[in-house]
Amino acid sequence: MSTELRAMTTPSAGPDFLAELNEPQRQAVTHTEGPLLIIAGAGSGKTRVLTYRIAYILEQELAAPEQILALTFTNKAAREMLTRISSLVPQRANRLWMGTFHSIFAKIMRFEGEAIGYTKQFSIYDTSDSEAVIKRILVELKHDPKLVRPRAIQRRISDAKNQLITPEVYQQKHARSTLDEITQQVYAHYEQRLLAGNAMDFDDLLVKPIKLFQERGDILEKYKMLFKYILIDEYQDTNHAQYTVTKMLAGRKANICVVGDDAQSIYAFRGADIRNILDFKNDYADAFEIPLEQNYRSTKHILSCADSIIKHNKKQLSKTLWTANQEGEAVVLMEHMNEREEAMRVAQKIEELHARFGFSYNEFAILYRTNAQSRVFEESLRRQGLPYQLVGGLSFYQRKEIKDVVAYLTLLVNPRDEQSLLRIINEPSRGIGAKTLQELLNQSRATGVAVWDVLAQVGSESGAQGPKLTLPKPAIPRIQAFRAMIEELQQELEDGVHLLDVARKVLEKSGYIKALIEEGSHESLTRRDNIIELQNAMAYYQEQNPNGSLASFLQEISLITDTDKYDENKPAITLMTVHASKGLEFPVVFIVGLEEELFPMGAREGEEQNLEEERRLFYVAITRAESRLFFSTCRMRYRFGDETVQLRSRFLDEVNPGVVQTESGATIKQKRDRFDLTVEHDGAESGDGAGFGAGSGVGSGQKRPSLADLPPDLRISGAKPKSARKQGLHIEYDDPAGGSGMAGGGASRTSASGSYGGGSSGGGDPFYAGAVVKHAAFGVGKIVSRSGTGAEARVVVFFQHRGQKTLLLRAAKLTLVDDDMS
DNA sequence: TCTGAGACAATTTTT
DNA sequence: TTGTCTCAGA
Repeated sequence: MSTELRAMTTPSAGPDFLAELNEPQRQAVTHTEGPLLIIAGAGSGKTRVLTYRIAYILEQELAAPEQILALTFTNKAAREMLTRISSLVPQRANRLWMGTFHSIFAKIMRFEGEAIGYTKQFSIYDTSDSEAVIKRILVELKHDPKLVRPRAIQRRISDAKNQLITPEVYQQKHARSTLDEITQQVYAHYEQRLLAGNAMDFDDLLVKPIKLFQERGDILEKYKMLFKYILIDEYQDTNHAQYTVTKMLAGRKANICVVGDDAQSIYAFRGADIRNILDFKNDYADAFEIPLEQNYRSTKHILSCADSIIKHNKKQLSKTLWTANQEGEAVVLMEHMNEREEAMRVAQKIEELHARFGFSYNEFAILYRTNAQSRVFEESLRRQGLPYQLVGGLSFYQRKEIKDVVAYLTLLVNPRDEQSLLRIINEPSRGIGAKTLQELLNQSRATGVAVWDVLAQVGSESGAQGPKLTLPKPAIPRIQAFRAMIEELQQELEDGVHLLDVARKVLEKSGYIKALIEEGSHESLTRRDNIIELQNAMAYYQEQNPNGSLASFLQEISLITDTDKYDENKPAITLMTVHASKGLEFPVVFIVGLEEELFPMGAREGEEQNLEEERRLFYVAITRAESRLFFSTCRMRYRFGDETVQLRSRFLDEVNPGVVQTESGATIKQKRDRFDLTVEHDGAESGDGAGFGAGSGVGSGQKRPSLADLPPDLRISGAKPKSARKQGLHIEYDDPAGGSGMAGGGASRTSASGSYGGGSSGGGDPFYAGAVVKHAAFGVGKIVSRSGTGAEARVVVFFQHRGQKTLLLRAAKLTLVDDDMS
C-alpha cells in the first residue's frame, strides 16, 4: 500500500470519512437498502468498503450493532474488519455479529442447538477427528481402511453435506459405484455417531443451522428479525450450504450485501460454488450491482501481468481493473537449477532489495503452492540470518499433545464424545489396551449406550444390560480409576473452579505431564512448552471473556487455524501458501515453484476446470504484489526424496511477455501454445498464437530477443508435462565441485525405458570424449570420459555452468551440440 | 499390553 | 524427505 493510501485508511470518525472514497466505493457504502452485489477486483478497497459500510449504518443509526451480521471466511479477515470498525466507531463494534461463517453459526447453535438434539457443550470435530471416526466405522463395517481410504470417504461425505445431501438422499440419488455405496453406508453411521456423541464436524456447523431453521420456523423468524443488515465477504467462495443459510436469513427483500470477485475464487475444491455470485442477481431480482474497478495496490505492470493470466479463463465476469499507480518495474523471472538454489537466490535477492532500496523485511512475501516447499526457504533464510515468519503448516492445535489435552477438556464438558474418550483413555498409557477397548465398544454398540456410560457399568454387575462385559481382569480397576478421575475433574469444573486450574488439574491427575517429564527427551520438552502455550491461550481467553465457559473456549479454538497467527507488523519476511495469502498485500512478492505439476497442480488433460482454478490462484498470488514481483522456477526439484526434472509452468507461457523479463533484462521466451514443441530457443513472437497479445498493452513495445540474451535451455524436447521420474529419466551425480552433499543420491535406481537420448541411431552413438552435448537440465557441456557398455554406459560431462557430472547415458537424454563451447 | 523396528505412503489448497 | 501404521516379539 502506498503512503498516501496508508494515511487514508485511518480516517477521522464521522460521516466525513465518505470523502475518502471514490465514487463507486461511496455508492457501495451508502446504498444500504435492498440486495447489493459488489464486484470488487483485487486491491480495489473491498475491506474498506465493507468496514465503512458498517460504520455508516451505525453512524446513521439505521441499526444497532447487534442487528448487523457480517460473515467472513477467515478469522483474520474478521479480526481486521473489527479493528478497523473499532477505530471508526469506537465502543459499538464489539456487539456486532461479526466472524467467520463457522464461528457465527457455532454460536447460534450453542444458543439454539437443543431444538435439534445438541447440548450447549457439543464438540466440534476437525477433519482429522472426522477421519478417525470414519475409519472406526469402516473397520466395524468390515472394510479394510487400506483399500477404502478414510480420507476419501471423509471427503465425499463432506462434499455431500455441503450440497445439503442427506444420507437418505445420497442413497437414492448418488449410490452408483461401490465407493458410493460404501460412502452412503458410512455416511449414515457417521451421522448417527456424531449426533450420539453430541458432536458436529465443520460442515455440520453450516448444515445443522439449516436443519434447525427448517424445522423451527419460529427460531428462523427470530434471527431474520434480528439481522437487519447482512454482509458477506468473499462471496465467490461460498458453498451451497453457506449460500442457503444466508438466503434463509436474508429473506427475499433483505438488506443483504455481498462482496466478491469471481476471479479470486480458489476454493471450488472445498465446494465453493462460483455460481452463487454469478447468479446473485437472479436470486434477488431487485439487486443492485456496483463494480469496483480501480486498483489501489499494484503497479500497472503487475496489474497487466495479472490481467494477461486471467484472460485465459473462459468463465469470467467481465470487468476491467485499472490503476492510477505508476507503471513500475518489470516483473522478473528467476530461473534456478533446483530448489536449494532457488531458496538461496531468493534470500539473496531479498537481502539485496533490502540493502539497495530500503524495503524492510515485513514488506516481503514468499508465496508457494504447497506447504512442503517452505522448508528450504526456512533453511536459506536462517542461514543468511534473515528474519522470517512461517504461516501455516502443521497447525498448533493439530499437534498431538494439544489434541490430547483438548480431548481431556472436551471430555469433561461432553462425556458422550466418544472420539475424545477413545483418544485419551490410554494416553498416557494406563494399561487399557486394544482388547479392552474393543470390548467396551462392542458393548456400547450392542446396547446403544455411550462408551462413557459403559465405563460406569464396569465392575458392577447390577445395572449392566445386554451381553455381559468380559474384560481382562487387570483392566477393571484401571477403568474404574479412569472414570473416577474424570468425574472428579468434572466436579471441580461444576464447582466453578477457574479454567486454568481445571487445566492444571487435568494435566496433573491424568499423569500427562508426569509422563512427559519421565520421557525426558528433547521432543517431550517441546511438548511441554506447547502445553504451556495452550494454557496461555486459556488465560487470554478468560481475560477477554470473564464469563466464558470451558465449552465455548473449546469451540473457539477448534475454529482457529495457524493462518491466523500472521502478524503484519512483525519485522520478518512472510512465508505462506498462496491460499493463505488471499486478502493480504506486500510491497515485494516472490511466487516460487512455477513448474508444471506443482503450480498449476493437478491440471491434467481434460481437467479444464481444475486448471482454471489454478489460474485464479496464480492471479491471486500476482495481485498480492504492490511494487515488485518475482517469479521463480526450478529445473530440478526433490519430490519424495527423488530428484525430478521439472517443466516450467505453462503460466509463464501465458503471461504478457511485455511486462516480464529475465534477471538479465531479456524478454522471456515462451511457447506459442502447449503443443508447440519446436520453439525452444525462440523468444516471444508477438501477435500469433494463443497466449500472446493478451496483455493490456502496458509496455507493449517488446524487444525481440537475440540468441545471446537467452539463458541455457531448460526444456525437454517434446516432453509432456510429467515429471522426469515418470518418464524414466534418471541422473547420477558425481559433483565434487558442487559439494551439495547429494553425491550418489538416487543413483541406484535404473530406468525401464531403455531408449537412448536424441541423436543416437543404429549401432553407435556419438557420445564420446570431446563431444559437446546438451542436457535438459544442466545445459551445455563437454564429455570428459566414457565408461561401461550397453545399458550401463556412463559418461562424465563437464558442464559450462554446473561443473562435472556423471550421467547414465541411456537415461540422460543428451543431445549433440554442433558449435564449440569455447 | 507395550515397545520398537521396519514398511509404507504420502504432499495440494482450509473452516 | 517426513510422519504414520503395522506387526512381531518381549
